[in-house]
Amino acid sequence: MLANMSAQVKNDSLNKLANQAGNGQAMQTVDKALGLLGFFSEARPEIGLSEIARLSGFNKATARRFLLALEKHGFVEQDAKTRAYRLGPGLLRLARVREAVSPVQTVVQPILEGLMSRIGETAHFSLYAGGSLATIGLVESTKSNRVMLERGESIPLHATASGIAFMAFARPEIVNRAMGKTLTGHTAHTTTDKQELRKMLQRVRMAGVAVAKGTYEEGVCGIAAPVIGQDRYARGAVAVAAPLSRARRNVIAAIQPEVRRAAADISIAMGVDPGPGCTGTPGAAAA
Amino acid sequence: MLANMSAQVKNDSLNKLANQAGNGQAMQTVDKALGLLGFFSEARPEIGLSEIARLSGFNKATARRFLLALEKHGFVEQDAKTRAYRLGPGLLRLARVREAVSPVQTVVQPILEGLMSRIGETAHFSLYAGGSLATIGLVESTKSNRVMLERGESIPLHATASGIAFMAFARPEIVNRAMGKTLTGHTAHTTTDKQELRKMLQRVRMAGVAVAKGTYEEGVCGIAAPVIGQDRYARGAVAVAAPLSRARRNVIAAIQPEVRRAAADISIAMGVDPGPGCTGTPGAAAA
DNA sequence: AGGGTTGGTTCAAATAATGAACCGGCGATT
DNA sequence: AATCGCCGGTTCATTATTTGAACCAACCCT
Repeated sequence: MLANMSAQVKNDSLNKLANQAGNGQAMQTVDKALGLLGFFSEARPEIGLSEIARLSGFNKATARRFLLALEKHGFVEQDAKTRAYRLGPGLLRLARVREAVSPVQTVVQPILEGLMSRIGETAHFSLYAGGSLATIGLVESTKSNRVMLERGESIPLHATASGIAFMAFARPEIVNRAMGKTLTGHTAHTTTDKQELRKMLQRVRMAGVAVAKGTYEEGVCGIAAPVIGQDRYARGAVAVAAPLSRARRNVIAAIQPEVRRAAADISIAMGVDPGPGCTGTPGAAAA
Repeated sequence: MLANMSAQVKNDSLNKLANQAGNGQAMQTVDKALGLLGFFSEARPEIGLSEIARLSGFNKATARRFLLALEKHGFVEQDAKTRAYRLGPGLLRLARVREAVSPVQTVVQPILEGLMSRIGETAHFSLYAGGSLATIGLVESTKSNRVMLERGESIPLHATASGIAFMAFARPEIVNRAMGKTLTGHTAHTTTDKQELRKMLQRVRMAGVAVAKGTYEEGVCGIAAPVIGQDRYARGAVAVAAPLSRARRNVIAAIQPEVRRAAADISIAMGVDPGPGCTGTPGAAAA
């Protein structure tokens, strides 16, 4: 059923993408194989063959062939006992090379720690990669009632403060791509209407910060600012997540400049010339 | 006939790069695409389209399609100005997930630091992934004359102390796969004869440590011990690299137990039940 | 035993990847 | 300034590749 659906949609959606956005026609087999990696998360670190076939909608045989190819390069490894698959050590090497070239993690962590210590709430940083935001850095609040997040989780663009802040300053193609799929509602407060979302992005573009109350998880308030790259488009976002119970108007107002400051610091640390527009200033990169 | 010929030639050029001729049957397209990632290193962090096509032996068009697929998932990204490709931020997320599940890096670094401080020479840790050892952790000596290594580099199995120590305790398939290709000589001291290499592995299996003098780089002495996984087979290796000028017999003798100790500590930290054989004890996992 | 899993394999049928030739643009050499 | 060479990127007919239903063997739980 689900498999049939996705099979049906496959060709159509690919053709659409080719015409619609700049990133079209691109090696479907590889695409599918890499897609499997997205199913691994902190919450689901090991996946059996049948389960990954179910999740992805591929045939068991196909899924296994993908996993074999991934395993060959150390992207996944198979537990010798349980025969389940998990992410492999090859990723560590590649991530190290990437870090050696553009050290993000090492630079981001202290900034997040400063941010967290000043406002006392959980802070995190995410980079855009592969269609969604990936949490790269995370510092949890020390308060007993705090917002917990999963490390390395990928978060939807339209349902979080980070996502909104990012999209407001992202390349138009990226926004269009995100708008292409239907917006899933995670809570009653999630914005699922595209018109409304566009308006919201416009407002965030003016303000330079995004505030989202319970749009992803009930009772959580997110306050986020975009991190800008050399091309003046967003690369990711810094966000603070606080329990709604503590998120009074004046608290939110006090947090906003701190988040923007941290985002600007990260932008600069990532090698962007500090200048007009790189601090999430109103009007920057307005399409 | 003619068709057969061209098919032959094609397979050859493919084997040259992505494929390692070991276990053949596994989604060639994905294999080739992932092979491209191996060309990125600290020394060559950015690669243009034509260059990567040349390096890999693929057609420009094909190489570009691979890169597009990789980019879609954040494994590479393209510089907006130079149009060159580099490793992408998606790797950071996956590496984080992997780290969250089995925290290697965070656990390894302090052990390496302890090792380095006790013996005063550069220490590093590598994991087996995708056909070779990938350097995951590295602590450089503070001495002025020290051995420098590249972070995230992948090192050949047969030409380094780490590789020898690893192979001596690795799964037989892995060793056979490594023995499948011809052993390239890096210096005059590299062991390129397979018979001799097998004997060397046998000796290392007895000793629990491998010592290699100038087999990879002239004037460098490596002393390495294997890190063992749950299945009692090697996962990687810990090594110390010292200038040959300082590597007198008694120094090497003094370093060996330290390296074995560090390797055992890492094995345990990675979740292996401490018990007979997990410390690189003579005879462990002897195939 | 039986029913429902699991991981893994096979072969005809369907689909996808491939690469030579081509384009416009940039920078150095003439 | 004209030319050459190389760059990144694109196209289309040719070709090899992937795909999945059916099929095992083994394990677990009634």
